[in-house]
Amino acid sequence: MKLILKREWFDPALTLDEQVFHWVENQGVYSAVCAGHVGRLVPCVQGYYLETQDEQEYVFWRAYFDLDRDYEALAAMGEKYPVIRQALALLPGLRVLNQPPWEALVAFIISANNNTGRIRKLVLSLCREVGGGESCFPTPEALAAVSEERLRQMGMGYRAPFLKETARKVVEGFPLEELSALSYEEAHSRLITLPGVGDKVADCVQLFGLRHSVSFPVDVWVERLMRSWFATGTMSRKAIGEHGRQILGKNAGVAQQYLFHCARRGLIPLDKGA
DNA sequence: AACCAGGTGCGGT
DNA sequence: ACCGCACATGGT
Repeated sequence: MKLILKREWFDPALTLDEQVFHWVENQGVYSAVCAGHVGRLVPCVQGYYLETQDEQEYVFWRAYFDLDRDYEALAAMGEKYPVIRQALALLPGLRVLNQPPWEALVAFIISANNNTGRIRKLVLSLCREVGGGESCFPTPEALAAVSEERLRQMGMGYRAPFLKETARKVVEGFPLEELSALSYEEAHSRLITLPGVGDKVADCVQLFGLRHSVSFPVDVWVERLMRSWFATGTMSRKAIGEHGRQILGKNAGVAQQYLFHCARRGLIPLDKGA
């Protein structure tokens, strides 16, 4: 079965290169192995297609690429907030992926106080050296078995013990998959008990891995944008996140992605009194 | 040479 | 609950 991703609503450069760090592009073809599923996006007339072997694979990738979300419904937020309307118009083809929670967890622990180029480099070396193949994300068991020293040699720095310890907790039964059935608040408070996971990383895991689309991660860029356009003044990042969830509601996190990418790419000015 | 990058942990108010 | 600082690493 072929999964078609039409160019009108799917842009790999916006979606795969920016939200997940182990997809690699080669002559127009994007590939990665996610939770054991082999993904290969091939360009075609309509945009891209992904060939799947059976029903189960089809269902996995359909969910991964968020094909069941109503992106038209986002326009409602744009009516109330012009900057969101602008962001939606500037980035057609941006979607919010539904990654395996474990993969989002590891990638975003690595993301802390780091830049995207190096995050990608680190995640890819983790795939290569621990996952057992190019772009093949490692299992919790595999990561838990790696020594801290080896993780440091890969360049993980002070995050090395966080990664190892978090992997160990997941192997010991931390109910990562079950968190999506809990409320945003409940899942959040459990996630931040993991080492290397604070509010921001937990929010990313919830948004990208647990389908908690109300989650509103606040990093340096979103903080700047919110100060410029939403009068958040001297609010802490935690308070800005609460504010975002409150005023934007169930799709706050989807809006956050559009705002984040616009801010980071300089598509929306941030100097408005910030 | 400082400062920054999709922050977090920790110890002190 | 809030605040300030250290923290690995690589790029300007």
